[in-house]
Amino acid sequence: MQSDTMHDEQVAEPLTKADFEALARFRFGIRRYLRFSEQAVRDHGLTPQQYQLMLALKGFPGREWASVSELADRLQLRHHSVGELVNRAQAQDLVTKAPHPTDARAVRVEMTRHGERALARLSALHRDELRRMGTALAVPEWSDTTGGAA
Amino acid sequence: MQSDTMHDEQVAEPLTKADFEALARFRFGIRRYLRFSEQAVRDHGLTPQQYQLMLALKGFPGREWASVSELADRLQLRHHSVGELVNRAQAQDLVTKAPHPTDARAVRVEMTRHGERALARLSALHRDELRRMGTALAVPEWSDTTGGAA
DNA sequence: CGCATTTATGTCGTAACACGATATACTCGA
DNA sequence: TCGAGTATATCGTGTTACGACATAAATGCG
Repeated sequence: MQSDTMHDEQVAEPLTKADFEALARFRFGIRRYLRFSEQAVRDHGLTPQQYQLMLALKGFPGREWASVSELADRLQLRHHSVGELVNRAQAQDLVTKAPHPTDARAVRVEMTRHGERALARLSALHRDELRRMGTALAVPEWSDTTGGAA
Repeated sequence: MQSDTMHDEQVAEPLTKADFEALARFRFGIRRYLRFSEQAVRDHGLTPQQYQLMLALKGFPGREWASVSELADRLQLRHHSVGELVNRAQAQDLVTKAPHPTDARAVRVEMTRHGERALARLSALHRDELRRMGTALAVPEWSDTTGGAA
């Protein structure tokens, strides 16, 4: 165990009970949102990962397609994990692979009509849920130095 | 009753490109936060689930312990999944099981000293990261809410 | 231009983990 | 006391993200 005071890891002031509760509440909010998402998505015959994949495509800044590497960044996964995910999604006719416009090594992942429709429906549900959850998902407000509104 | 007047998939207004991007950005934020969490937690020899478990204990409203069922709610998992999680955490001396004060069927899950220390360190890191990420984790603001449209 | 280096993706085996189905212990009310 | 409901435990299974490794194309530099 090399974790006591070896590297200069100064733990800031200890958290108060309220801090822990705020942290836990936030995590709880995330879990509930992801739980809702999983439920909704599975009711439509998809996996959560497939929804996230398609959302990353449709929500990609500026375009509506992406390469595997770009997706790996947006989804915070390893490249080959995304590759496998794309393959599974392709097997369900949600996405397709096309040649990349400028780079023959890369792949242009895009949605199918079927994927588009599923994503549109699911995204609307997610937006509604987000509205519904409102502050339950809000990032905790710590006593701030810059005049925290609290 | 459901808000849909039709049983059909009468989703609200279709999402705009900006809506999809907002949704994707939010999900991206969550993924990055969870990624950070996983990294930090594993650097300390724990699994993400173990951190979440302990945070749920320390952050439980009013108390600092909980039963398996209560944890299942906070963690959004099945009861027996939490049971297994608790066992694994117990094997690493992070939590212990004590008799429940009022119900002999239930278990009082609480943290060990070791667990407390690990949680304190990790929670401070998480609070810092949350501050750092700031608006990257903010819930999307939809322009048209409660407008009576739809 | 040819070769080394870097980047993009694919293949394979593995481990973690949440789950359903099932089993057991306990509580509570009539 | 009994039966219905609740709390937790056990076991086997399926999904999935991963590391290690392999291939292909772009890039840079002499």
